[in-house]
Amino acid sequence: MALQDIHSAHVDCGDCPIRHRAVCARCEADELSALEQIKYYRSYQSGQTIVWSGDRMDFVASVVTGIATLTQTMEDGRRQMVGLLLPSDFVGRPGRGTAAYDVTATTDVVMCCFRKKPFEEMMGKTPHIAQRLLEMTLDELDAAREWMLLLGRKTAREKIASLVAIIARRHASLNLKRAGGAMVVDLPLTREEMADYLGLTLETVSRQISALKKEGVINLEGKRHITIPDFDRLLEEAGDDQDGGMLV
Amino acid sequence: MALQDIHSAHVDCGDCPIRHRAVCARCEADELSALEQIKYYRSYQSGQTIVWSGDRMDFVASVVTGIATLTQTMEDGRRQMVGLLLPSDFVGRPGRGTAAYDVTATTDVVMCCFRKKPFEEMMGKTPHIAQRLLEMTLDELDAAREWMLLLGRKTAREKIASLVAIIARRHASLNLKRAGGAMVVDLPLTREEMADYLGLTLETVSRQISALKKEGVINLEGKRHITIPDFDRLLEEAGDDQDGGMLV
DNA sequence: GGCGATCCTTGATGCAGATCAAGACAAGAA
DNA sequence: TTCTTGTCTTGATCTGCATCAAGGATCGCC
Repeated sequence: MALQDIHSAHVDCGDCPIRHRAVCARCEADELSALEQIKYYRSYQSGQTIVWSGDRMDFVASVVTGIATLTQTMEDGRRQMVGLLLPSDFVGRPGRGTAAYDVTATTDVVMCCFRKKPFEEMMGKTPHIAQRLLEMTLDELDAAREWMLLLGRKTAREKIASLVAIIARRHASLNLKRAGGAMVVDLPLTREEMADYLGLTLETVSRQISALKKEGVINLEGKRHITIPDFDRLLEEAGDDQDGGMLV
Repeated sequence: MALQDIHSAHVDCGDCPIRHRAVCARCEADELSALEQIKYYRSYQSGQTIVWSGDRMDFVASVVTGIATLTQTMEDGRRQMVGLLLPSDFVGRPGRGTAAYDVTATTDVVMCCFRKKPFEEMMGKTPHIAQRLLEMTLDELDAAREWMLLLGRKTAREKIASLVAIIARRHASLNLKRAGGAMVVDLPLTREEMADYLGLTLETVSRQISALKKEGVINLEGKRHITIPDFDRLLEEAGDDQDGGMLV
């Protein structure tokens, strides 16, 4: 099973799929082997909660494989997703003891974890880690701000188009395959999760996806599999000028 | 005039009002004097644009006095404010050449600037700066994510109450005066700017402020001066559990 | 094959906030 | 004083999305 695979196959950081994108991306061989000694893997099943908001959190981690979400919940149950964690994304905050958000596995997830204390010590000794973490945090801040524009000012239709565009772009940048004109994506989220991300209801999400499909902006096969015949058309629908933006 | 005052009075970082909160907060005396040699002040008048989105930006800076805003604009003119910059907040991103947002002075503003190149070099040599910048960036990310919840899920009334609460809290933390029960704040933003921050129209902002006033949640004197008789009541209206959150 | 469970779609209706419109208020200029 | 300009308030109406409601599709399981 996948869990076993990861636990055995990835003991060597050199073979790690996120070696060149994660918080360790800038590390030299010696730094990497120091990290290697304090790391450990953990696996979570799809749907499982990785961290509860408010809980004590004594580790930080990188997503190795799978997708997780960061969500905030109000007392009356209203939910807003505030981050989508893809492979290489970092979870947790050095210098803070409790989690600020719920972290949930949307697919099966494998994380590369470090206990907080040793990691913080390493950060002090290893500027390459701190540098990379700063860079990643700044990227996330940009992504969050782009999302603020979406949440505050875009229509439901534009929100959906933006989400599809962002997922497609990320997909392309990770998998580096782009079949000429048409792009292909699988939505990693349910309609409800999309709604939580976009500040909509799941019904509105469903309706707008249907509308974009009917008008040929996207093609749907099943519920999750999307092909995008004309990416520029999609960006137009998203209300993004030229290039939009790259989420984290 | 204030401009003169600043230019002469604050040549010494030791006397700087943001010495212990800005990006230089952690610096030792020697590091500070190195920074001192490359810094320079710039002043902007209320309403003036400090940086245009997309423009080349060859400096980074800290807000010393005054208030500035970070906004994003869509081609059709829809605007969303994505950050409110108070004294000690940092502007610009090491490792990037162009500005991602419009930065606008909402009041008269004095900034402590560093040309990007020398600042980046200093950052490499001075971990205290990089550390502090990481910390500030993580705080901003938290604030941005809190704002995502507000934009995506809160009602107009809750949005207004949240904004007032956040400004009041910041005000209190900067000025350290809290007259027993009642808090006093001056809104640093016009109704339109508030609307841009909250993802509303200025009419809705006006109506909700009137409603909160009528119901005694806040008291208004003139258009900008607010007193808050019962802060917990305000937080309740904001939909925040216990403490809400601290915007950067 | 039938039966739940989960996820998704679609329709009917309602309402919060946008839009359109008119004027109030204050400060400065002529 | 009167006019102008910028800012804010308030009313009337409209509309995009939420809400309420009813099924459909797909899956695994007995």
